Amino acid sequence: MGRKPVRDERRKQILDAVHQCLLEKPFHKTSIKDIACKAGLNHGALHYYFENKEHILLEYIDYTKTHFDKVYNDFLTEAYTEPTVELDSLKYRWALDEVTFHKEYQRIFIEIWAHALYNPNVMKKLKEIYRAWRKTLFLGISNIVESKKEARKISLTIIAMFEGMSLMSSFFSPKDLKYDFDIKDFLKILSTK
Amino acid sequence: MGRKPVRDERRKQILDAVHQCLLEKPFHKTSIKDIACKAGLNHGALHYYFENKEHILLEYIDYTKTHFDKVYNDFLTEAYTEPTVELDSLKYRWALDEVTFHKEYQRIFIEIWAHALYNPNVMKKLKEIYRAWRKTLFLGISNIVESKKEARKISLTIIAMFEGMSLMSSFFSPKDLKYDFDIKDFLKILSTK
Amino acid sequence: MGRKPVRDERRKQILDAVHQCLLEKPFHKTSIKDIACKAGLNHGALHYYFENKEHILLEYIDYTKTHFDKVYNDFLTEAYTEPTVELDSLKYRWALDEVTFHKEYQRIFIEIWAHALYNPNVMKKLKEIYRAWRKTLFLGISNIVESKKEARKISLTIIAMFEGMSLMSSFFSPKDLKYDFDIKDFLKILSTK
Amino acid sequence: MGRKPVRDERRKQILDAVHQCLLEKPFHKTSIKDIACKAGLNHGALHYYFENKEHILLEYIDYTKTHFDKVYNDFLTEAYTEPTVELDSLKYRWALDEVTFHKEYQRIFIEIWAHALYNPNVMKKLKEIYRAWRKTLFLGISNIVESKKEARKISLTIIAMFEGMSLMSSFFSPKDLKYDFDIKDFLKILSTK
DNA sequence: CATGAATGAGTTTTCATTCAT
DNA sequence: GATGAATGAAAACTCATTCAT
Repeated sequence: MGRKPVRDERRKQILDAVHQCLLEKPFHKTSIKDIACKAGLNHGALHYYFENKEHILLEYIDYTKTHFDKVYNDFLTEAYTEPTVELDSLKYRWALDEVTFHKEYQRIFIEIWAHALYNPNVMKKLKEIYRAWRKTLFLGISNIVESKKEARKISLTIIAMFEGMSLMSSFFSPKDLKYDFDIKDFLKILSTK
Repeated sequence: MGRKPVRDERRKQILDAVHQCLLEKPFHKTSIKDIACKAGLNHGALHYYFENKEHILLEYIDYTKTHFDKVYNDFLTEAYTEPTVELDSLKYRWALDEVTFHKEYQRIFIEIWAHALYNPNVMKKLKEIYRAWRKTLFLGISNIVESKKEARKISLTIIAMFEGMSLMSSFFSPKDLKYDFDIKDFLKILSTK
Repeated sequence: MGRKPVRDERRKQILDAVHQCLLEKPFHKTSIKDIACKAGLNHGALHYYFENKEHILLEYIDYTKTHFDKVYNDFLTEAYTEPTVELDSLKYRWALDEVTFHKEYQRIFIEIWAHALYNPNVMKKLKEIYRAWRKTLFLGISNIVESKKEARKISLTIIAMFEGMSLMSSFFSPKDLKYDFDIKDFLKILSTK
Repeated sequence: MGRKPVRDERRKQILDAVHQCLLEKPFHKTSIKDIACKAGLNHGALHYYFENKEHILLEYIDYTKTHFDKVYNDFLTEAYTEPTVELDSLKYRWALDEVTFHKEYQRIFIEIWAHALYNPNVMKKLKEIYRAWRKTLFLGISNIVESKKEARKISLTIIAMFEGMSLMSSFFSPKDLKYDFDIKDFLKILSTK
């Protein structure tokens, strides 16, 4: 019965505003006032809810991760209840469609990568995210491939592949990519080896 | 023996300084004075040789492209004159060793990618670079794979793969990468398909 | 048993908190929230109990003055009932031990002096305090020295001496001060004149 | 030939402006823009000539010390060439008139003391200044008093006395002080002990 | 050409104060 | 009375850029 929800609500508002801003400008060109403006808040409020600008970015990363974790889990639940679908290729296609090739997030992810290279705190968060993703992949692949070493290798390869394609999708037109690439084939190659 | 060479020499000095700076800080945290200092020049001079800060970055990208074009051509010349070497795997290994996995350039490339996403001028330059790389790969792959469509597909796939691994090499330890990944195997799979 | 006592209690709480804060930071670096936090109150409440930040300081000065008046009176009462003690030197020693050389208050007094120089309200309060102290000394010294003029002179001299030594005790180590200075001797000189 | 003088000139200008500002407001209420305005400079220039606000204060302290060292030396030179003057008492009177009782500097000194209590860098500078002053006094007093221990004691006592009187002169009217206090008498007492 | 002085817009951050609940 | 959300003014500091010498 307190006023707690307000705080959480505001923080979400701000993090959403960060997202909107990142679609327009890199983080370093986004001022606190820009974010506040997009969030419909006074700029002072941002410092009331977050320690400083870096923390806003850090929490935005968490927020985004949480978002995708949720989307991914929803997807898995759905997938398992539709047994006619070929699960494995589906999973990866999901990643491709929902995350990796999601133009909106691509530029944001690259932006975050760039920050990670010079900012240890961001780097730490990213490492955690990739480790988690790789672990999930590893578990799935272990069902298909016997050798653990091989499974580890493939898990990292797939991530690299996805991220690479994601990157390329920023530089080449979607048409170009669709024409050139089918993740299903690629996975078949890797798993039949 | 006019005065032009002096100008070119100064510009090269400045571009080299940019490179040194980018190893330490992202471009937006690098000041004109930082660059001038590393170049052993007065900061006022930078505006004499370059229109503004953005143009310095733009020209740095060209400069880097030219650098790699030269290194790559040198490599090819050498490779073709040593016919005992397995050309195709060699080429890709070169990319891996010299550029993609070259820690020094990784962070710089990511930095440039990030700029490209918000800056059309940078984007344009990057697209040119990737198109050129892809074309080179396509020509090489055409010798091994018959279908042009397939060759195009593989050329983009390989670039994505390289760039993805390059990215991952920032987040996972080299040991981890060595353990999990051998580019030679991967290429064999793709080419034997 | 009305509601006034609650108000007084809260104000005392706040003033105590100010004291704690001043031991750590100068007043201008102490925020309303710092004080509220140390007082265990909400920062909004401070504006309920005090008009603004300056008034808090002003009342803190009164509060401190009252505190010392009480301590001093207690001391005097005790002293007069123990006639074996040498009153005069004792009195001064008290000042020395309890107030002037009391590290805790030294920095606070200097802080207050500094405020007084630019703030007429604080200045007024300080003047009152020094006048009162001087008057007390004058009365004591009048018992030893005949000339009123001389007694006035000495009273001011002693205060200056105390305050000066207090100040010096911030800059020189206690050991250095002990070695160099014995207030008893000094007082003897003044009084035997 | 060079333009060096400009830099020194500007720095002096700024330090003078600090002095003017300190006569009006405490340092923490004096903004960079206030100083710049008084110096007739752009506020950006202050950051061009000084690292930050604290450094400005630190250098102002040095500047003031240098100023007084010069005044004192001039005074001594003059004093030694007028042998009819009683040197020792004169020296101390100088301190009294020129520095200690110099209203303009009093408030500034107290301001600096206050800073010293919370700022180690300022504290360090002040300690140096007092040590130097004490040393000078000690050398002078050694000519009058035999015991080194005694001379040390007196040197510190005199400084404390001066500083205390300086402080009191902020709270009591000059008339009040003149009436009550004659430094010459006081010194006679100390030295004849 | 080279230098470094000067400018001023822009950024993050702090915080006293107000106010609705 | 108490709470904490909200405001907005003001501060220090950075820096690309311009310009006189």
